Amino acid sequence: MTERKRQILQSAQAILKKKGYAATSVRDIAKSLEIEPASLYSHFSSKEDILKLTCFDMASKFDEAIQEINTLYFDAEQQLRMAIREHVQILTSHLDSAIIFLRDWRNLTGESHLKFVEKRNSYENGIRKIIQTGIDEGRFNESDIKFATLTVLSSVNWIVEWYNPNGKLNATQIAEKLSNFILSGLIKNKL
Amino acid sequence: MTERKRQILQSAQAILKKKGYAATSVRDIAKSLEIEPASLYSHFSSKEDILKLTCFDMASKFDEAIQEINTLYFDAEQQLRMAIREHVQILTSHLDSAIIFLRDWRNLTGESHLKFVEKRNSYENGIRKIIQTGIDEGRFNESDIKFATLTVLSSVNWIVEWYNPNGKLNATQIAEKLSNFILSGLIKNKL
DNA sequence: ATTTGCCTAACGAACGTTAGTTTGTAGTCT
DNA sequence: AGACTACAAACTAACGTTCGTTAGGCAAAT
Repeated sequence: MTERKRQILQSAQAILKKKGYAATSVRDIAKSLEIEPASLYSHFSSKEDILKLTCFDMASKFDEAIQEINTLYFDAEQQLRMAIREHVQILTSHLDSAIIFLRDWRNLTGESHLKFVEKRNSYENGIRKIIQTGIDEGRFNESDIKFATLTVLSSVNWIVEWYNPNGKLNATQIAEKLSNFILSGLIKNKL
Repeated sequence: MTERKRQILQSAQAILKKKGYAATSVRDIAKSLEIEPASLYSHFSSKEDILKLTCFDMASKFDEAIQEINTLYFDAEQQLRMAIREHVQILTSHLDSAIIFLRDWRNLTGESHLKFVEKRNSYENGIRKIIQTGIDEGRFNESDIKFATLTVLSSVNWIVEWYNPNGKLNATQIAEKLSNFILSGLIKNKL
């Protein structure tokens, strides 16, 4: 990927984030770069190509993170805390891409769509495995495992909706708060 | 609203749910009803009109629910459980509308957009008030109140992504599981 | 007699994309 | 040093399609 292509991709992602994939036209993207719409096709084969690159780039980042964590011999709580920290780190350091990745992947068509869902499920399985370990260890409440996994992921992913890079909380702090919330809930522990 | 209009609205929502607002054309909607695209304009003034009706219908359902709960004199835990139960009930009994409401409201323009955000914030405030009460009562962990509110709402809203009307869990059961998760977290309480 | 619900036909605008060309720049050979 | 080649990145112009929407009319129900 050339420097210019990366530059264009970044500009495109800023607009896609703001307007959503389906509502963004190739002309919108070109305008923000002050080039002609046709010029984009010197770098990308189609509009969907931009979406594809964005979604799969993010997917592999998450993939790498979870696979590394799953090889480490920590207990479930530690593993979950690490997974959440990595997840938040990836989301917040690529905020535009992250929003597109989470929201617009449904617009992928054909094989791309299938492969994406596959990747997503594989990541979900990584998280599920950690929670399952926690239950097996007797440290986590027994609960519907699919339910727990989705609830964890939803609260983690939602941060892209309100995260402010200039806010008072950095990624690590958010991850810790979130981990505490997920692990301990709202109610005070009886000590 | 005539019977026919309600019927058309329902058909439209089924497609909007599947494809997303921006990616759905007026012709798509007409086709599913086996009428001509132009015929839709006997019932709706514009494509956005359909989105507007859907979003604001759902918004008032949530609004009514939270306002009623806020007038009741239960403690925070009971109130939060009730709010979650009502929320899940509304989502699952209007699944198509719910998905559009949660995902596509960004496509509202002008005044509609503004009013919608206002309504949404007002609902968020209702939930926030309950959590704040729990903290004041000394029953909930002290935590970033905005953070807690958003985390609660995100995990509740995410159920539309996986809820299956024919699955083994009904709305009430989901609400209870979710309440337990949010209130107690993953880690077992030390008794 | 009026209204309701749909039709046909068409509008102008915007859509993603293609073909073919121009421009600038960097490297290579005489 | 100057000429030649190669390539990247942009351009102009246009393509066929689809978009949301409107105008005007027609048949059945009220």
